[in-house]
This record gives sequence, C-alpha cells and structure tokens, in this order.
Amino acid sequence: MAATDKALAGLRQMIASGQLGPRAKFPPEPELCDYLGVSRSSLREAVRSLAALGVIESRHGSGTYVSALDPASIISRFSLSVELIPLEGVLELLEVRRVLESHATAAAAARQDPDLAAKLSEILDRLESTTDATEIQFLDAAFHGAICSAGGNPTVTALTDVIRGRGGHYRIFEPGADFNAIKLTSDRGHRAILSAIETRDPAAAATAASAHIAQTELWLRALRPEPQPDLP
Amino acid sequence: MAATDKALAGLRQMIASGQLGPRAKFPPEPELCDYLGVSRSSLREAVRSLAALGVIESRHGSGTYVSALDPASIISRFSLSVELIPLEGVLELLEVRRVLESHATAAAAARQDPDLAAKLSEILDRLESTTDATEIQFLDAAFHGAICSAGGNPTVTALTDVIRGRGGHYRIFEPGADFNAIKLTSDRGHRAILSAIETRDPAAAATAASAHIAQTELWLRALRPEPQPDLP
DNA sequence: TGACCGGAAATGGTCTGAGGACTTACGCTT
DNA sequence: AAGCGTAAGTCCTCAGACCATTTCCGGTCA
Repeated sequence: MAATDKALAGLRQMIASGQLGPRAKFPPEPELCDYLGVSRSSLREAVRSLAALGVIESRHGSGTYVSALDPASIISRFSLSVELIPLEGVLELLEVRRVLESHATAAAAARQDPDLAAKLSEILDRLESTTDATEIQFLDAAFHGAICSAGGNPTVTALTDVIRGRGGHYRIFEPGADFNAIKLTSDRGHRAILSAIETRDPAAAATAASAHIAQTELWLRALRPEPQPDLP
Repeated sequence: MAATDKALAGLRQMIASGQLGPRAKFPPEPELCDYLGVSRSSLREAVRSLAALGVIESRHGSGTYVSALDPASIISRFSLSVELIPLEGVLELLEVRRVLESHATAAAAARQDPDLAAKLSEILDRLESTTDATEIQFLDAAFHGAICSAGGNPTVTALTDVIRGRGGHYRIFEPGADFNAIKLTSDRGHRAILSAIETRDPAAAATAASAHIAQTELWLRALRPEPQPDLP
C-alpha cells in the first residue's frame, strides 16, 4: 500500500476503533510517523486529507485533534467541493434541497415555536423592501435557514445550507428584464410559507416550500444552455 | 495567508474561474509551485485536500486533473468521513435518508420501469432465504440502491448510499435474541415497498419506504446508550 | 498571596534537495 | 503495420533543517 494511503488508513483506524474519540488529541507528528511507519511528509498529507473532510483538526503549536464528529460540521465542509459543481449538477442538488427543506418546513410548522413566526415576518419585511442582490441573498438564506433550524435536525439544516450557498452563486436576482416579476413571485412564495407556519399547517408548509424551491429550479434551468450535440 | 491555504485558494480559483473545466489537466507540480508562490510540500498538501473532497485527482506518473465534478462522485467521497460519525449523529443522518429515499421510491413507482419490479422481486427472494448478516446487508443495499437509481436522481442515490453504508456498520442483523422478529419485520417492509412499485402507486411507495426506514431508526435508537449525566 | 510576565519547551508549518516509481510517448525493430 | 524497448515526463516518498505558534512553568512584582 502507498505510504500516504497507509497513513490515512491508520489514522482512520485509530478513530474508528474507538482508540480516539471526538475531540481527542493525537500523538505528536514524529511519534505518529514512527507508529504508522511513514515519513513526516506522507503523514502530513494524510492529515490534510482528513482535515479537509472535517474529521481532524490541526492547531498550530498545540497539536492535532479528532473533530467533534457531528454530522452538521462535517457536511458543512462539503461547501468547498459543492461550490465548484457546474450548473448541470446543481439542478440535481436542488431536488435534494427541495425534498429536505419541504420536510423541515413541515416539521417547523408542526413544532409551534412561538417566536419563529415573528422572526420570519421581520425578515420578510426587510426582504421585500430591498432590491440589492447581495442583501436579497443574505435575507433569503436567513429565512430558509431559520425555518430549517426550527425543523429540529441540524444535519438537514447543514445540507440545505450547503446547497443553497451553491445555488446563490448564480444570482438570479441580478437586476434585469425579469427582475421585478421574479422578485414578486419569490416574495409571494415566502409569504405562503410563513402563512402555513403561522397557521400550524404542516402539509401546507411542505407544499409551499416545495413549490417555492421548484420555482427556483425552473429559473436556474432557464439559465442552462442547451447541450451541444456531438459533431463529427 | 498561510502557504497551504494560499495554494488551496489558488487551485480552487483556477477551477471556479473556468480556467480549468472538468477533467482538465493541471500544470506539473514545479510549475504550479512557481505560479502559486509556495513550496512543493505546501502545494501537495493543498492538492491532497482537494483530492479528499473529490474535486481533483492525482495520477502517479501522469499528472493532476480536475475531477468530473458531478455531484454523485463528490458525495460518495463523503463516506470516508460519515463512516466515522458516532451513533448519535447517525440518527440525524437516517432522517435524511428516510426523507430522500421515500421521495426516490415514489419517483421509481411513478416511472413504471418494466424491468424494475422483476429485478427487485428476485433480490427479495434471495434476501428472504438467507440468514447471513453480510449477505443480508449486501442484498438490502442492492434492493434500496436499485430503487433509488430508478428514481432518476443520481445525487439522491449517492447520498442514500453513503448513509446506508454508515448505518450498516451497526449490524442490526447479527443473529441474536430478536433476530427472527427483526428479520421478519424487515422482509415485510421490503415486500410492501415492492408491492407499491408493482401497482404504480407513488403515494403508497413513499409511505412504505418511509415506514421501513423509520423502523430501522427505531432499532438503531434502541442500541444507543442513555446519555451520561455530567457528574461534578 | 495573587497577578503578571518572560522564557523555554512542545508542536505544527514551511522550505529545500534528492532519489524512486509509474505512465506515456516516441522511435526502432521485426 | 505491429510489437517492443527506451527515454522523457510526472507524481510519490523520504530526510533534514529551520520557522511560527501555542502552552506551560517559574520568577517577579504589587
């Protein structure tokens, strides 16, 4: 087995076996090199790999540690790769977001958090009174993020956050020909979601969220250039 | 900015800017070092980070390339980290799987693939006639995987595969006191899903899949030790 | 006694140089 | 034209040295 792969497998084994639990500290690098039988360069490349995946954290001058190993923080590392996915793949991801966020929105409506509706209402007031693309994106993320958090599953929140962050790069809301129509449709979608949450109607909330995100998918799909036929 | 972070940002920028598209080849390491202004060690650590995330691939003797950048292959890299998540977090992930797989199962039922039902039926025949834990796990994965594939969204399939792979480590099906009862319940759940697909009933398929996975969640939850109170 | 501070030790971060291993492509031979 | 061997290109691994940051401990001062 290659040196870096050997180190990678060894480090993962130390965690998987329970020898090192969440937030535990690894031995110093020279000691790990000896234990794993690889050079320091190879060990460090293996550590970097696991750090990129959110499994390990290196702190300069302090040591190398196992991360908290909670799904939400691991999933959030995904944004580094998801942000590079081309539009074609983003459409597949948006279907995931639609399904998950619809579920989370229904859960939020069922939970009856007394402060949620007021908080969402304030966000929408500000969202409807701005035309700045960056602020729209920020407030939209705040609205959907607050709902997902209220849904009670941090993993779902993390996943939808990552996907929303990728979609946001396409800037549907740049001022242009259809800006007013798109903004109006989007605002109405948000109000429908809020209304369902206010009336504690999970089914309506799920439908409204699903429809709202499906609308986003349609707008993004319109940006996709037609696939080029293979010319001989 | 730290050297490795500088290299990481530079590499991502080369992809994000469109300078290098999917499957494109990077310049040789020495050239990249010069371009990014870092040493080879730092460059290689940055490359390893992105390779761990499925964004780039290094081929010994050939070169370093941008990956295909499709969501499914990027998500599958997640298994390296998800497999290390403790049980507590797996329960959150299983809720994600339940929602996504329920959606995919409904889509599979609606699609009316003529060969799907026969393929699934054959898998279930073999699954119901074995008591080997490894084979049960393999056939269960084949059953659910075939359904998700038929759902038409490879991203959903990849996500559910990763989560199912993690849950499988807990080996609910080890022969033991409740083995027969658990196996019987599981087999019935599978038959209910297949029945809904055979009758082209998306709503029933979604419900059956959701119930089946929720049952798995209950079994796993039973394995969870009670949280220890903090002692002074 | 307590807080503050300085330095030493521990630890990860970076750079350089060398040689090895694998892939690819080219030119030669048959 | 096909097969083969060699050479060039490229990534992989190792070793050693030095730098940057954190942490801890002992001394100092109020």
